[in-house]
Amino acid sequence: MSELPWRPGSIRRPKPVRTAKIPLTRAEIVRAGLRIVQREGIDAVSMRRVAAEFETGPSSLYAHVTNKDELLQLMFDEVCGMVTPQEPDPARWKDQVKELARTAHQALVDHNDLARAALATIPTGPNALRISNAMMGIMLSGGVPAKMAAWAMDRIFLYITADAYEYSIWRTEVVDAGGQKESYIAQLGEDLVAYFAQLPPEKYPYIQKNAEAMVGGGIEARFEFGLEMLVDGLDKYTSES
Amino acid sequence: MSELPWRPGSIRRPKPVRTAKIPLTRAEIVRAGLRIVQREGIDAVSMRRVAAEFETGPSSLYAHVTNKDELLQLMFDEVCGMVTPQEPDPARWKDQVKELARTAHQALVDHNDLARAALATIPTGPNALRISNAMMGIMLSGGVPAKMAAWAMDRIFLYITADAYEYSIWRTEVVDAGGQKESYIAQLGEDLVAYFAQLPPEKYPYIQKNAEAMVGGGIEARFEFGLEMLVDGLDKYTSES
DNA sequence: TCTAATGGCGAACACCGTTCGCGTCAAGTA
DNA sequence: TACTTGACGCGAACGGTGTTCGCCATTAGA
Repeated sequence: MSELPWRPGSIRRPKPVRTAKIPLTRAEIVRAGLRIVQREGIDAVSMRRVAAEFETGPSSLYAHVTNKDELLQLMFDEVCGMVTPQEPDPARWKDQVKELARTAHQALVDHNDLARAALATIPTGPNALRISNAMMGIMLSGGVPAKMAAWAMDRIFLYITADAYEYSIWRTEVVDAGGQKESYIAQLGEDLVAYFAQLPPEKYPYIQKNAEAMVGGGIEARFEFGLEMLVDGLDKYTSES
Repeated sequence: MSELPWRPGSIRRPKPVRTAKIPLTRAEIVRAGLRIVQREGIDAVSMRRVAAEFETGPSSLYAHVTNKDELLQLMFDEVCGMVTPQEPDPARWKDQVKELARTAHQALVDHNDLARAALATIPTGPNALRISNAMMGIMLSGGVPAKMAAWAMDRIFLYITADAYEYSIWRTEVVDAGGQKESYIAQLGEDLVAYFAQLPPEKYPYIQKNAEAMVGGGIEARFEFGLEMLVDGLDKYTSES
């Protein structure tokens, strides 16, 4: 039997033996990782960097976590735990789908580029399952057949994760440029418009002519637009209508 | 002015001076990178590994490519060049959108997990632009307003890239397990169904009860399902109807 | 108080991207 | 043809990475 990714226990269950310092438990390590990803991005989350948070070396972490990949999965699930789904209300099912999607998206965006770790995973952690279960419940209550609901949920969460990651890339570039968020984004947008507008019209007529449309609109508005495309496309599968 | 990502020329344009061996040009380096990503995945594409393909050290590459990131972008654009869009046919615009999406998706999937590099980029290479331009033309011909078309294109390509990446993860696990594609995927699917079915029903009722629906369906079918959701959701913006 | 084993972690290994500067080789000039 | 000059290939090194191994201190039990 192939190994399932979720293995809740730790390898060794060490008694809290450390005298001073921070205790160095699995939960504490995950929290440290989340602090780092928030402040410095996922590339900064190295075993050494996390261990440094406890003033120790990287090998100390391996008593609580099998490898870096597991640490990232645990971090992702911890973030999933920050999302609190609502009770299904059949009358508002489409709004509830969007609402849950927005909340999950926001939780990811709040943690910088952690979404990249989520993309590389089939989420099977308890908190991720709680969200999946809630989304499933909302769709089922809205009359979407089980198979369609399962697939749609999969696609929507893929979309959420991908957008959150793309979002973080924009933000990273802004941070690299040293803050001044609004003005820098505006500048980058203007540059892109100029770039598209300067393209040879005989080669790229549609892009060249619609340069502003290509770039325009905030990142949040684009997320919302795609979410609406997905949810609207789901409508035709409901049994009621 | 902030720097635009696409800079078609090389830093130095060395004359083909190498005597024997492979010439070591920008194009040849990109091709070598694509060979490696296809066979060994994007994590194997290191400067050292690419340089080894020319029996030299990594520093030799930096005369033709500013850094690894640029190499990955060039590789992505090269793959985009393998996609040949059709002429817009207003009567079939929705089918054409899907067709172009499928072709681009296939090109990405054919190159293992290269999609990950595409996710980290705002695509501005000439071949990527050719695809964007074609997609834009198809949607405009179908009566989608420019702004909506631009956004929808953005969302659809985000979806394509994310799915291609997720696809590659499945395949990587299969390869790691040493081939036997069908049987291994089936095994992994069964394990997942078993995992979902074994969950406590009072905590995860909807998932537990619909374990088979969660896992069922091929990867290609899921891609198609999401694509249809997106394109169907686009319908309401067309002026004709 | 002595023994045994358990868990923390320093050091090392094999990789990574990137930079620096040396030495070679080809082209240009006399 | 011989010499000078300059550019380019690339070896070596720097500071990072994930992970493993085995020593040592500390603690629990006798």
